[in-house]
Amino acid sequence: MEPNIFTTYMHSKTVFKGDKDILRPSYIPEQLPHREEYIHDMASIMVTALSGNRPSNVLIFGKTGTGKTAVVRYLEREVERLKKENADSKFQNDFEEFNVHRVKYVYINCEVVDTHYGVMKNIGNKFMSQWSEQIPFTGWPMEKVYESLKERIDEEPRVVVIILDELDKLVSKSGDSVLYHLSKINSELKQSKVSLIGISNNLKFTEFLDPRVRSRLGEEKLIFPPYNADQLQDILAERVNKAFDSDDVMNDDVIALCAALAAQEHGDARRALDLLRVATEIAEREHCRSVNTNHVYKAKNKIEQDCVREAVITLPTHSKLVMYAILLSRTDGHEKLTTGEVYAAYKEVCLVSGMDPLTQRRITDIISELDMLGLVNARVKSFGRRGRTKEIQPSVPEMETIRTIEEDESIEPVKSLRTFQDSRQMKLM
DNA sequence: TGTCCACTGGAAGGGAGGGCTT
DNA sequence: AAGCCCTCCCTTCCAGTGGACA
Repeated sequence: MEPNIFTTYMHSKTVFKGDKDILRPSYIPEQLPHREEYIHDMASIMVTALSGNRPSNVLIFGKTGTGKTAVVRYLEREVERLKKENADSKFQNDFEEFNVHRVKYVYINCEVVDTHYGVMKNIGNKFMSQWSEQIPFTGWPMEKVYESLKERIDEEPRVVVIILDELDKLVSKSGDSVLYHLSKINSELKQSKVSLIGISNNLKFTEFLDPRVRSRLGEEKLIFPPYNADQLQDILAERVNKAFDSDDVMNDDVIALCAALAAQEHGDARRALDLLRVATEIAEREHCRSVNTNHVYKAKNKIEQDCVREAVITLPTHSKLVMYAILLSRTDGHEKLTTGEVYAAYKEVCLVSGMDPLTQRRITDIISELDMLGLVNARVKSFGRRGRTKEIQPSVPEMETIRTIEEDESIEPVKSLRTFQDSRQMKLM
């Protein structure tokens, strides 16, 4: 019988002990190295909840991959564990007077849910009972969503800890009305209490808040510093120990290299873990018995390429066309482009692809969005009498990105533009 | 020193699309 | 069915601006 295509791969020796997820940033380990102090700080604030009182609201600041979310979720897990121990045994805990089961954590990632309505709806739907109906994803007036949310929370006495991760994203997009409502909700609840934990990458986002909201929200503040290379090394070493059977799977310098590379990028533990995980996958695919530094460099390239590709593929059509226009103009010999030049090129691309061009005002916004995504570099520059505009330069591999954009079937005809341009260049040579 | 260019970027508002309410 | 809500994407309008140049 013909062997199945997967058989070879299934029996190939894997260097993993089994649980690949250990190397994922979302995995919360038993210990969080170099974050013990913050765990204790947070625990001392949150312990109030276990006796039925409202913990202070907390704002946590720190760059990506500094362990903010991990610490908060670690505490959430500890509460769940306490609940379980409480339920399993006749174990008498220290918080008898208030039922631990009445503490509820609600986690919302504001990068995913970034509207006033969406946040309220998501929180509300975490409190489903046999009487309540789902809050629909659109349709209800805001006031009704808020009333329903209060009713649900207040259905029985509880302490609700609402975690708003990436809070700066929500505020920059939808303003502070969510925070305004949530931070004053306690005065309208009869038997429950709500405490807020805001997590943000950006220290300055509170400047945009209403002063009342700012003071209510920032009762406690924690700032997480970036990890240094040594600390990152400890974090990686711990995970590696858990993930692998033997010590010789990983050359010594691999962990050090991952840590060093991630430390260069503001001490991002997430980055360090990704490097390690992807390097391991590459080593596995190459049927190597151990991971070496070469694999790490390959992983670094792969992660960067995948990021760009992912960002480009998920762009809306007109953003793709703008990006395409910028890249084509570049291959045409233009080093840096102005907004006017990009717009002219974009209109040409639209013409070929049979789409109606958007206005220049909209395109300036799209250029800013591309800049935010790191796909282009755009900075405002004045040319004196010749006006003031943005200077735009792509910051991604050009030919690869062009090909990625051309994969989009809906803008198929733009390919002919490049063919036309290529042939024009050939003639010039 | 004032002018002027080529925009920038804020504000307001339209309308489509999703859905609920009466 | 008509009227409403909320979000998203977009247009229109326009005051503001940095710096070369007359």
